[in-house]
Amino acid sequence: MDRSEHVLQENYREFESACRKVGLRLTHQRLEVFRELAKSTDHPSAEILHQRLRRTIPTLSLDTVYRTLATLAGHGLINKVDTIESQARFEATMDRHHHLICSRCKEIIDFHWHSIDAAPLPEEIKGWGRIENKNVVVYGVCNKCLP
Amino acid sequence: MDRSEHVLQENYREFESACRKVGLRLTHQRLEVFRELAKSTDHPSAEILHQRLRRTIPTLSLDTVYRTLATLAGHGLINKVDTIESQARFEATMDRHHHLICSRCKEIIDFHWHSIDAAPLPEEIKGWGRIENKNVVVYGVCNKCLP
DNA sequence: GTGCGTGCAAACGGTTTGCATGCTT
DNA sequence: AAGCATGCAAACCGTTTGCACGCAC
Repeated sequence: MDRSEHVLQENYREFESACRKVGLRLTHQRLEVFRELAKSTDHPSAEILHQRLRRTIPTLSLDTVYRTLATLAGHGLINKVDTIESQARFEATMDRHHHLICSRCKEIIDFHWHSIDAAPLPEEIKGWGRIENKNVVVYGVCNKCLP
Repeated sequence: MDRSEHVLQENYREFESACRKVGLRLTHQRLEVFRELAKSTDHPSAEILHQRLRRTIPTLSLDTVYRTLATLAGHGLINKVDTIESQARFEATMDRHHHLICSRCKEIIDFHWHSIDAAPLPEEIKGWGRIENKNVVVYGVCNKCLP
């Protein structure tokens, strides 16, 4: 068993117990959707995910992918990514990170920025309510898309 | 002429010359859509904007609002706001600022954070490409929505 | 007068939903 | 056995588009 299989194995166990905890049934489709997303680093849309999964589960319907993503996001097991695009995009990485988005090819890259994570929010918004999340979104054009 | 009229007057002049510069015709609808957005602080959707404008321009169509917003955003005169929601939302404020979003009522508030604006991006993403924009999005629940 | 911008209505595309069946628990 | 999850197809909703007319230039 190589390293990537090992990671997926862990994914499986974690995912199983996470489902148990929130009372979700562990179905074949659910698990596969999660695993496919977990091994994707490109923040795929529901449709892309469906295309990829069809290769191994030809009967999987797009509706189920949508439903599954909504369910998992609703339970905080995955994230829906903020985007200007019309298609929603998803990620399974739940650790603190930020996004770099290419306005041309729409590629989304994760990056880390600990000093921001640690920085206290400005006075201006103290007292607004309960803060849950703080994300930086950087827009630009990636090298591949530059002239 | 009170202060708010004064501001709108300036908006008008600036908007007019901005249109000229990029070769857009200055139509009644275009101007009114811009002015309505410019005086809104709540980052309205196309539909909300349309509802508001209908009171003064009953013949204004929703399509025109969509088209106008797309045109203006395309020329960098307004911004489309990053959101998880299905409806797109817009703003005319073009100065450096960040967003606070209530995950319950979807209210979007602007705030400023100069130390972040000034902070250099982390090493990790140097060399990715040309950076154009750096925005912080803070999610939480506002006081009005808290129990 | 020229041709971009608008209103209308119809199409579009991504996402959601109602229903009957299947599979986890 | 009970009922959540799935596949199918049809609805949905925000947004876009083709067309003919109107208005800014």
